[in-house]
Amino acid sequence: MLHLALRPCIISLVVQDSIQILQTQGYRVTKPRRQVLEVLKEAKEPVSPYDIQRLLRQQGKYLNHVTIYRILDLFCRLNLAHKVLSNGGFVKCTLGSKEGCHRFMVCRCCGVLREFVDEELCKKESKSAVNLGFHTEYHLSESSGLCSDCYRKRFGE
Amino acid sequence: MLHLALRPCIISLVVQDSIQILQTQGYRVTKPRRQVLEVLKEAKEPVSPYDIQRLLRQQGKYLNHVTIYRILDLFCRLNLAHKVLSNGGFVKCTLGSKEGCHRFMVCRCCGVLREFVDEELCKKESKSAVNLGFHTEYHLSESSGLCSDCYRKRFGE
DNA sequence: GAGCTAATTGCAACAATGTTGCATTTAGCA
DNA sequence: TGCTAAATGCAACATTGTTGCAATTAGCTC
Ligand SMILES: [Mn+2]
Ligand SMILES: [Mn+2]
Ligand SMILES: [Zn+2]
Ligand SMILES: [Zn+2]
Repeated sequence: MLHLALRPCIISLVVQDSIQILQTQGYRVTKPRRQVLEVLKEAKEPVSPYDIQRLLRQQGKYLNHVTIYRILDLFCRLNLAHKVLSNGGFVKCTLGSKEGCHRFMVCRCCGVLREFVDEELCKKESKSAVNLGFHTEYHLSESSGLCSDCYRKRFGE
Repeated sequence: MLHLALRPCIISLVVQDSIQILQTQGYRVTKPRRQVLEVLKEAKEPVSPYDIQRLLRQQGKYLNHVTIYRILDLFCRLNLAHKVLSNGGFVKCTLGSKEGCHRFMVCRCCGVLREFVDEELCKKESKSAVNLGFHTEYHLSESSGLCSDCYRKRFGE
């Protein structure tokens, strides 16, 4: 559609990346999938499937919750999103296809969430596992505490 | 009751430890709490509140699910039990009041679960966090992979 | 641009999980 | 043995997650 072609920024770059991945993996780029991607991008905190439904409804858009569940399943399989287990919500992956297991730190005060990779940590974890007779393949890791802002507010400096 | 005094082993030692903690913390030792402790002790895998209800019902015992939720909440607050986030079930803590954050390894094949503490890992995690501007207080860590038995079955040796 | 078809979505019905307020029971104590 | 705060049961409800099948649509061909 010409209108769209003239304004490519109507869809953010972050979302565009995910769309690329959908296409190259042979999945269709549908309106619901784009909408969920947009919500995940805008969200400041992890959002549940029903949160997503509510947020979209506020924009006059409607998606059946089953659809949202299926879309999130797909996104998680493709690592475009992750489920944050300590709160049940979903976030958009901020690391692209960076190798290694994607970890989270969550501020228990403001809810800010930071995703990161730490290869050394992974190695150490795998080593501890072997010592206990396990061969681990995946490390789930979510730390909670205070972000620098919230820490400063409480303890000064 | 004399009967009980003569057969102290009627309640296992593991469970007895937890009962001690309940008492010293000023919580009552009730029949439902003992029953849930027993189920957790016997369980080979994490069990959901409704699992617990079903298991008890098989023994002709009935607990309202609300009660089970409240008991599990308490046990988790006292660290007598933990919720395993990657599967939603609860397990009895096997480390007593051992210092440090209690971590899990889960075999994705047979479901075996191993709880452990690794202080070095904690330190490293805290350090990584500081580098990213976080002051973490708690580390949630659940690794998945294969236990030595399942590994051997698949890859020999 | 119109038509085709497999992939995706919507819908309906249901299952599982989790929560709240209040009446009833009971553990622990005097 | 009774008292009372703590714990449980009950009822009603809210949220979250799942399944099968009919309707729609993205991406392709012509
Ligand atoms: Mn990621
Ligand atoms: Mn523990
Ligand atoms: Zn914060
Ligand atoms: Zn195993």
